[in-house]
Parts: sequence; C-alpha cells; structure tokens
Amino acid sequence: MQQQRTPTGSSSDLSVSIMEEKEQLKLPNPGSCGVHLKRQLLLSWYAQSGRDLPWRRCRDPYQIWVSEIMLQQTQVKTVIPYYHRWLEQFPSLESLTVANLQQVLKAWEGLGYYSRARNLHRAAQKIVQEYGGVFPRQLQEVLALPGIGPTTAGGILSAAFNQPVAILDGNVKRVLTRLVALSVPPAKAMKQLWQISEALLDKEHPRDFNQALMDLGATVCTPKNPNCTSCPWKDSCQAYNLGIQSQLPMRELSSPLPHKTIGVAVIWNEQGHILIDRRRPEGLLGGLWEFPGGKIEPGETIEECIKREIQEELNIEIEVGDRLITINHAYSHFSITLNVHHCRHLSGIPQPVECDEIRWVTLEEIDQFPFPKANIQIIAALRQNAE
DNA sequence: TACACGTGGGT
DNA sequence: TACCCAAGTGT
Repeated sequence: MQQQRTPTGSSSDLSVSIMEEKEQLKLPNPGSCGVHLKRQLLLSWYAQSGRDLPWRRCRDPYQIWVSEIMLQQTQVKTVIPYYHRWLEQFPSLESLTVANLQQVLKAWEGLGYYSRARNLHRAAQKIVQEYGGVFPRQLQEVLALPGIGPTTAGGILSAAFNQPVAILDGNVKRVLTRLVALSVPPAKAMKQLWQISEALLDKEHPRDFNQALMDLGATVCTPKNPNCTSCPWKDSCQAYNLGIQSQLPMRELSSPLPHKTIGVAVIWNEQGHILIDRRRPEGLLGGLWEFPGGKIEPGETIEECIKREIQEELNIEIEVGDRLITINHAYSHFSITLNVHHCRHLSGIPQPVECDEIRWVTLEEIDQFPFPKANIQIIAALRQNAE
C-alpha cells in the first residue's frame, strides 16, 4: 500500500509541487539515482505491458512518419484502419510523391485536420528534391519538413533510428504534469515540461523509453480514473502522493463554442447532375469538395440565404426547393447546423468565384471526390432518396 | 501566447 | 445533451 507523502517529504528530484508554484524547476542530476530508477521501472513496465502497435513492427522512417502524422490529435483506434489502407495505396515515399493531392485527400477523408495530409504530400516532394528520396536523420532537417513539429520529429527519430530526442505529446504531458504535480495548465509550462521530458529520456534506450512513456499515458495515466496502483512511477508521482491525480492536468478556461447556421444547396441540372465545388487549398477543409452554401444573415430565411449565397459564390440563378436534410456538426472551434435543400438550376454558367473548381457530377461519380464528414451525410441522404 | 484546425468516442 | 479529450503544428 502506498503511503501518502507531503511534497517536502518527497524523494522526487523533479519537484515542482503546487506548494512551490513560482519556483523554477530544478533539473535532476543526470546521474542521479532517481532518474535512473525511473527509467528502469518504466522500461520494465513497458516490456511487460506495452502495446503491440502496427508501426512498432518496422523501422522504416516513411511508415513511422505516416503513423506519427495520423496520430496527431487522433486516437490509436481511429488511426489503425487508415494506416493500413494508406500503406496499401502509398507503400513508399516515392509512391506518395507521384500521387496527386486529390488522391491523398481521398485517402485521408474522415480523419480530419486535413492540413496533415496536404503537408505529408508536400513534405514527400521536398524529401525527394532535397534528400534524394531518403528520409533525413538530422533533427533540424526533419523539423524543417511541413507538418513535423518537435513531438513528431522526436517520435520519428527515436522510433526509426533510436536517436535520443525527447517528445511531449498529450500522453507525456499528462504523465509529467502529474509526476511533478504541475500547478498550472500545461500550455503555460511547456518549457518546463520539455525540460523534464529531456531530463528523463533514457539516452541508452530512447526508442523504447519514448514509446513506453506514451503507453503509460494512454493505458495507465489516463485522463479520467488513472490506474495508479499499476503505475511503475507511483512512488515518485507527486500527484498520486498528494491524492490529486484526478484533478490534474489543470484545465484552461474555455469559452462556449460559437454556432453558425448554414444554408446548403444540392443543385440539380436538367441532366440530373449535381453541382459540387472544391474549396480553396488553405484553411478549414482546404482542398476538399462540398455542396455550395453559406452563413445565414440576420432576418433571412434559409431559402433566401441559399439563393443569395449561390448567386454570390457561383453567379447563377437557382430555385430553392424542398428540404433534403438538416445536419448538426461540431468542429473543434465552432459548431454548425447545415440546412440542406434541393435546388434547381435556372440560368447562368457556374463561376468559381469563391472556390477553386466546380463540377457537375452523378451520384455514382461523387465517391471519387474527397468530402468532409458533414457532406458525406448529405450524400447518404441523396442515396436514400434515390432508392 | 493564443487560436485555427476535424472527427469519433467517452461520460 | 453537451462537453471533454485524443501520439500537435502552423501562424
């Protein structure tokens, strides 16, 4: 049974307790027994309880890179099917390079944060041009690739080449926050957290150590109801020994998400084709296709909104008809209600005023194009209607 | 530093 | 239902 201890009575060498809020982090003595023991305990735990994940079965930097990008802000369970499909379609860095962006976005469809796919594609070209298609091993070179920040760089270099580069992903952040009982939200202490991650890293076993740290966060030191009794670090965990593990990490105050009401048009022409447009390559859902529409203005009806937006965005006249479906969808920073109506094309040739490209497509062809999730619901509704 | 950037699952 | 959270990066 673990004894409760006060912060001052702790033997930890990573003491940033809530009692010492303003005090600078004391870095551990690199050779100290505390750090050495923690490494040993964690690596033993990992050998026993670590996860068996697909990307851990190889040392190919390309495959590990793909996994690291997919795993950004995304759970392992979600990534695994995408990861296998991706490697079937783009088995090598070279094959990714020669693919076009639409194919890449289609393979990414549904994963979200589509700039990851765009950057993966761009970075692949850069690796071919600047490094002859060989994934670079220098930290500075890896960091210079689009879509790769400090955590992903550390993840790749440690996993693929066993280089001693630290990481600080969400799992590690939570583990370290509890280990030192960090008294501020992690975003306010990034520098300290990086220092701790670097100080703890086992330079003899960086690959296993980093993977172990992430597994600990994902399976033991979980956001809710952490399983502290099975944690290899419980003896030196400040939060556990203070009994406050479930209250950490501290939350940032969050304001309510704004909500937008959108009018969306499924525009039919006389041939029974549907109009879709490709969004500009940057920003929200960049490069994906969608059904055109826009935000409702004060005092406007949905029908008026759709007619106006289509006139402004495509420079055509339409007749707004029956409602097809209403969709509520939550993004990370706002939520929307999509009011989708069938519409009839009356006159004018659609112009890409606020988008990159316009197409008239059939319900059969539409699957070739990458769409955001909310729009896939519209396509499903169209299919049901067609039956 | 703070915010934009998707989606699915958990409570 | 509504909110939180997840292998972060770019600006």
